Amino acid sequence: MARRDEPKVERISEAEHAVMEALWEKSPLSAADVCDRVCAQRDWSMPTVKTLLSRLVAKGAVATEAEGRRFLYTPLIERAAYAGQESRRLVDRLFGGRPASLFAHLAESEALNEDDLAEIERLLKALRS
Amino acid sequence: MARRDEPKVERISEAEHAVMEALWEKSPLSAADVCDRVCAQRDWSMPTVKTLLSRLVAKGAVATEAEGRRFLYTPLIERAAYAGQESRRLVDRLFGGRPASLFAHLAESEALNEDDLAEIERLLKALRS
DNA sequence: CATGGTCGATTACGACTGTAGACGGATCGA
DNA sequence: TCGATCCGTCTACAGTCGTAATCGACCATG
Repeated sequence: MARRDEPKVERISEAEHAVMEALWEKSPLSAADVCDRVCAQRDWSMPTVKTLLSRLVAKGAVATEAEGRRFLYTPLIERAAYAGQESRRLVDRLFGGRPASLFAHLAESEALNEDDLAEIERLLKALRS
Repeated sequence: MARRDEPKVERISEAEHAVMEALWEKSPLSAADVCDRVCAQRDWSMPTVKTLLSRLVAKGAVATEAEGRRFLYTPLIERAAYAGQESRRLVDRLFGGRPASLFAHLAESEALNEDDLAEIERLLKALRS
């Protein structure tokens, strides 16, 4: 698996992730914009959002760009990369690194509905062609 | 999805999880036994293992049973339940609650090898029958 | 009966996380 | 030009996590 050298970003915490989601949805955004988006779901105040943004910048997960006197924030890591990293963590930790085990588990626990199965089947067929 | 009312256990941390793995592999075990198993991988000392065991007992994830003067520890939650809970968390957080998206992601990132694909295909076929 | 080893329980403590207030500089309106 | 704003930074603080030393009870042995 040709591992691209992604910007080696430290682990993103749960709260930080919520901020990243906002930025992935749209960027660049000012701190106030981010707050508008996340403070709706999580019940946060401006300072909280700013702290999280700072930490993300410190970690190298987000870039700042001055726009006038304020900063605009842009994610440096891609959502897919993050999702992949987290998925791999889970699969490694709980399923001995075998994705098929995860799938088996989901199937067994009936977490897969008809749509999921159909979709997976379709993907599988596509991969096999 | 008929959710059984599992013992509502607080979130198990990474380190605690390592202890749970030991207990899932074999139980009941004394603290020393657990240490034998986990101190091999993680480089821990006895006190560390005992702290983790205590925390797990406090959280209701592990039960104690006196055997002579020492305690024997037994997991109260099942591995599958834990795996399911964590998987759901991941799918909810990163894939909008759609397991198929997780699968798609794994496929796209080439995290699935031939064996995985074959296995999943087999499972899928079994589910469909 | 005294002593030392064995356990679990208690305490410690630094790092990280979640959450937020206070500070200080830049800026815009008056 | 002067204060009211806006914004990023610094500071704070309680809770959790990872890691471990220490304490106190208990039992076996001399």
